[in-house]
Amino acid sequence: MATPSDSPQAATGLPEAGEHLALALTQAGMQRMIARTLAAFLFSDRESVTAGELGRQLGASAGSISGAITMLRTVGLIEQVPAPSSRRDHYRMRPDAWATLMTSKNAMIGLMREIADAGLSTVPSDGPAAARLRRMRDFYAYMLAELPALIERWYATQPPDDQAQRP
Amino acid sequence: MATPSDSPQAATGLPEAGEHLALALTQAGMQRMIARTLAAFLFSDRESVTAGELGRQLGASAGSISGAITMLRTVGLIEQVPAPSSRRDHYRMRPDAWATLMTSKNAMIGLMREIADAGLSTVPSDGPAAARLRRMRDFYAYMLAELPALIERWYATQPPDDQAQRP
DNA sequence: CCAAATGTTCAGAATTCTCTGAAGGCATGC
DNA sequence: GCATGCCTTCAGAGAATTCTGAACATTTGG
Repeated sequence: MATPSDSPQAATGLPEAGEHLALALTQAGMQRMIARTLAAFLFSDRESVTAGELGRQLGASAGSISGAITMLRTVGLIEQVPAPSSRRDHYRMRPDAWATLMTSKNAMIGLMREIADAGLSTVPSDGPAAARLRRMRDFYAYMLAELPALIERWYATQPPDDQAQRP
Repeated sequence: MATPSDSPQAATGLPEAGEHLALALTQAGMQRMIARTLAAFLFSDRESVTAGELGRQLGASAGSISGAITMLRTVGLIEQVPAPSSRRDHYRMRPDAWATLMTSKNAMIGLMREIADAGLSTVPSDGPAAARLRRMRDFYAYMLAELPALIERWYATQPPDDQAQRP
């Protein structure tokens, strides 16, 4: 591992763990710059950051940052925070960002169950395809029922104070 | 919805639900042809299929199919089934493919927890970044502990007979 | 009311990834 | 022992996506 600088947070980029995170999220299907932007939010030493700061830190154009912020806001991973004394818009990671990310996979699970159901009505009900589709449907139905409850239990273990709001 | 053919399984492709599934998996980060191949396995009316059949059905080159089969086998979604009377290799979806797919997300969860831990040792432990990282670490630690148990409970509800083997 | 700075949009360039097609390896059957 | 057929590998073409840079809209402070 060649580390060009001893500083954990190099001036022109993300800390190493941040790049790792971005890489992992990218391989999971997230766009590269969006993943890096999210990592920048996570590792920032401030409560909130501006688009300009992000662009400078990540070495990306204003356009990229704008698109990334729009996307992250749409899926509920970051939020705008009031900043009366500044002209620029300030954003921060939502405290429940990771739970939100997990919940979004829940939509995928529902879709899988629907696809299995749809497929079942198009194949002979006593063939091998039907058997596979029933197994698939049952599994995702189970997950669809259990996962939200699991996340709910997580919320229950968290202190319900200040900034822990649910989507 | 324009359905070019009444037949649920057009001669030159996947049933509609199959293409939906492939699209969903693709948007979730899976390669296009791998997703289509998996869908072909799911919707096949046979117990097992060969690479040649898949290539003909999907209109893809032998090279693509070979790569897709290698990948799907590596991650444990399909398996080779003995076919003594045939020269070609026969494959089928593993019965626990969907649970395996979910479990693979478990590895991702473990990685996220590790990244949070690694990040924690590089930021001031009383700053905002540390607070965010601790929250992230705790969430993924929770998920890492609970998700395998959830899937285990799924296996327990399944009839343990014939072809239900765990990875 | 004007001016300056910030955020947004969009067309185009460049990178990246995916698929194909042909050549090579390997096992099987004659 | 040889020939046949299937699967695999790999370089290159093609396509899709992503990032940039400049022009535009918007908002705030003087």
